Amino acid sequence: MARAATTSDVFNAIAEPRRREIVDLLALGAQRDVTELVLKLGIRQPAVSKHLSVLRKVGLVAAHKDGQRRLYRLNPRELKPVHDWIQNFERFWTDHLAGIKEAAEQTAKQLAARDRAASKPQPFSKEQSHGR
Amino acid sequence: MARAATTSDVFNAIAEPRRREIVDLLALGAQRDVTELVLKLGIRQPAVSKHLSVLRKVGLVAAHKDGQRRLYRLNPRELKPVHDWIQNFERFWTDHLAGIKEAAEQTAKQLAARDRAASKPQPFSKEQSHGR
DNA sequence: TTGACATATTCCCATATCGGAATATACTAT
DNA sequence: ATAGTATATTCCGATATGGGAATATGTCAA
Repeated sequence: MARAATTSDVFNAIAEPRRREIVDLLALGAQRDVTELVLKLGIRQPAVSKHLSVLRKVGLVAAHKDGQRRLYRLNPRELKPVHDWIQNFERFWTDHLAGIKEAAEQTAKQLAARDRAASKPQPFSKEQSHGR
Repeated sequence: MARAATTSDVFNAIAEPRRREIVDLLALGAQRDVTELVLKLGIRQPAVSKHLSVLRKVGLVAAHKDGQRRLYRLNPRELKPVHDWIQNFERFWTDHLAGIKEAAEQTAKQLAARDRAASKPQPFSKEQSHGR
């Protein structure tokens, strides 16, 4: 098995820094045509089109024709899985003082729930079983 | 230029689903040895060790010896860049009704500031310059 | 020492990348 | 039709992957 395709997943799609730049630019709200992005990114047009193709396949952007140019807009919904995943770790840098253990237990519940839902391999028989 | 290494970046490191699973498991708080992770993930030990190697190189996990096993713990700080980046899009799915334009303008400011800071290629000469 | 266990590393292969160059496609204007 | 512009696609090469198999390294126990 080789590395997963960049089009397999939002996580894979945004692993590329220039694709994140494109997403940032489109997050400004305005629709952009490819030439604008080429100027901004400083890489050549075919490369930009390829990145846009990846983002399209993953659903992160959508394009519609406007004459001979193609206007791209962001589809931010597709970023939500990333947000949801990373959100579970927010407590680690917000709760600087308190409740790291508390937070850990909370996450334990969340993950346990996830394990119950998804059909995963067997859960740990006992938490904290390994002293020392 | 080929694809960026998985060890080049946290974004690249977490593009792999099993690495995210490892991160999730370590987020429970307890330190885990490799065998535990092998059982949980359902892939073979060398594969797990390789994933841990990637996560180590990126700084997402750290290990210390305990007898013949190696105990891994999460280093959640390294996830903050991902959190910071994705946070800019939170408004897109929280503010369902109001201020999408407002939010867009706010982001425009943020990105403009970023452009000023980092030495990027030229910014757009005028926002919204292309009517229609 | 010998054997058993835990973990890391090396070698291999099929696969996918990213960018550049060249080319194809599509639309516009004259 | 012809030329020009905008975008996408194809081909290429260097590179990195992720998993399996085999092997190496390290540690414990008797």
